[in-house]
Amino acid sequence: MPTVSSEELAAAAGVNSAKLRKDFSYLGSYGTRGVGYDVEYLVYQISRELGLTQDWPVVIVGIGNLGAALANYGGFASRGFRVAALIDADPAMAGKPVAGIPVQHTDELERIIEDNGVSIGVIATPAGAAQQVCDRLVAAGVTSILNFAPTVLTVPDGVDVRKVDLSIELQILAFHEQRKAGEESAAAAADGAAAPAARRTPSTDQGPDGDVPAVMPA
Amino acid sequence: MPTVSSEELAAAAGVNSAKLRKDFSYLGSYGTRGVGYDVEYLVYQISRELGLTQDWPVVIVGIGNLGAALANYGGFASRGFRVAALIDADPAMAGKPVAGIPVQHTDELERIIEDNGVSIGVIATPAGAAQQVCDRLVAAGVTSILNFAPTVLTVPDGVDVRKVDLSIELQILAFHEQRKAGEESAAAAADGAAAPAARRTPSTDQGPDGDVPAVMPA
DNA sequence: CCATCTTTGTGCACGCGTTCACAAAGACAT
DNA sequence: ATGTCTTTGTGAACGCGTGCACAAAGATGG
Repeated sequence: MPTVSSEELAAAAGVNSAKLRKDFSYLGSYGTRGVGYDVEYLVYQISRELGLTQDWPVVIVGIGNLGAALANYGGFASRGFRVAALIDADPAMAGKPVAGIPVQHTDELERIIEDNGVSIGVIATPAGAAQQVCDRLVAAGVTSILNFAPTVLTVPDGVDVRKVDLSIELQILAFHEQRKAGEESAAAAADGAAAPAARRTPSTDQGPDGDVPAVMPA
Repeated sequence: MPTVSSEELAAAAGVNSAKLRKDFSYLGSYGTRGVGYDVEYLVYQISRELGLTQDWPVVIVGIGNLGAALANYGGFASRGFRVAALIDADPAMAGKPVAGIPVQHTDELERIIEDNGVSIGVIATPAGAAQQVCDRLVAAGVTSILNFAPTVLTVPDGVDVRKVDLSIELQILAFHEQRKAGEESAAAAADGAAAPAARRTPSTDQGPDGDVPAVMPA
């Protein structure tokens, strides 16, 4: 039986082994003392807890460049997501296949959601159309929305919205870049008010976390 | 002189006013007691600290659907980013304009980076090409990389990499969705090992934060 | 010029998450 | 069966960030 110890996993993930064990204990995942965790069982447990074992039908609304990119994105299928439909407001797009799936017109939105039992919607429309699309999705029964449009959506209670701003990550890179090149010259460029303020040492991982200011303008 | 108090800003942003004041104090931003913060000066200070006042030339490598979507993304310009060049390995793409910018061939990569003083690169290639592109970018002088390809990149010290996985946000939504519909049935579906574990109350904001498990498989 | 009022800047305490450290548990060898 | 060795699971301590509360500062009015 292939196993892994918390120590090995922690080293691979770059985290503390005690924390990893404590996290696993919350999931009720039982390891075997003196041996470690059964890999297969562990993968199954985590997959189930994260919802990877379920089949999540999603609809993508707005099949522009971004919508098409999302439809073609390979990572979805392996994460338990199934693109149930592509929807666009442009009648000229209707019937045209993107990533092997025919685009359907916005008029079909409510029917598609109901027929497929879709509870997750992805909005990749221009900003102007986003709220309207959002309202229709919610009215049709969608309770989770991933929003790529540069607008803050208003939704009733019980509906989850996550906004993805493609420029935020870039901005974080620029922020660090600025610190790399010319800590002192940048500070001296303005009036003498700038207090450099000690920062945490930058982490070496590639995740969407790390030291970012908590407050920034929308 | 238009001003805002920390209390007003905190209410608008949904954060604690004391924390906001403390954050501002790290930036050396001086408010006026009894009055508040000078809006214009504050905006300038934060913009400068975040690097928004600088002009950041970026190159986008891999002009597929995603690359094109990024090139068309309006949010970049307003955040201080300028798309200096679009680069693709396909010779058929060369010269074809995307978002008003002609696509250039990969052969030109080093020259473009040097000529424009580019320090930030965006990789939107297929996974297979990502590391190779990354190496060339780094060798040419790029020190910050935004990676949309589903690969973990290896870079020398001093180079920042941020990986964007478009399916992660979707996965987080699915995770919450799973909790919404059938806390008990999902737990009972598997063997009796599952310990539900109390969660924090879900936050109502739309940011890329909130309660997510710290450890998940790549 | 003094009193009052508003709002900042910050010391301090609380709470939470992370880490340490160890006892309990099980495997494995003898 | 007994002892040893490895690794888990977790109680306890540490550290850090957040929020409270207040003194200092400056504006404003009399």
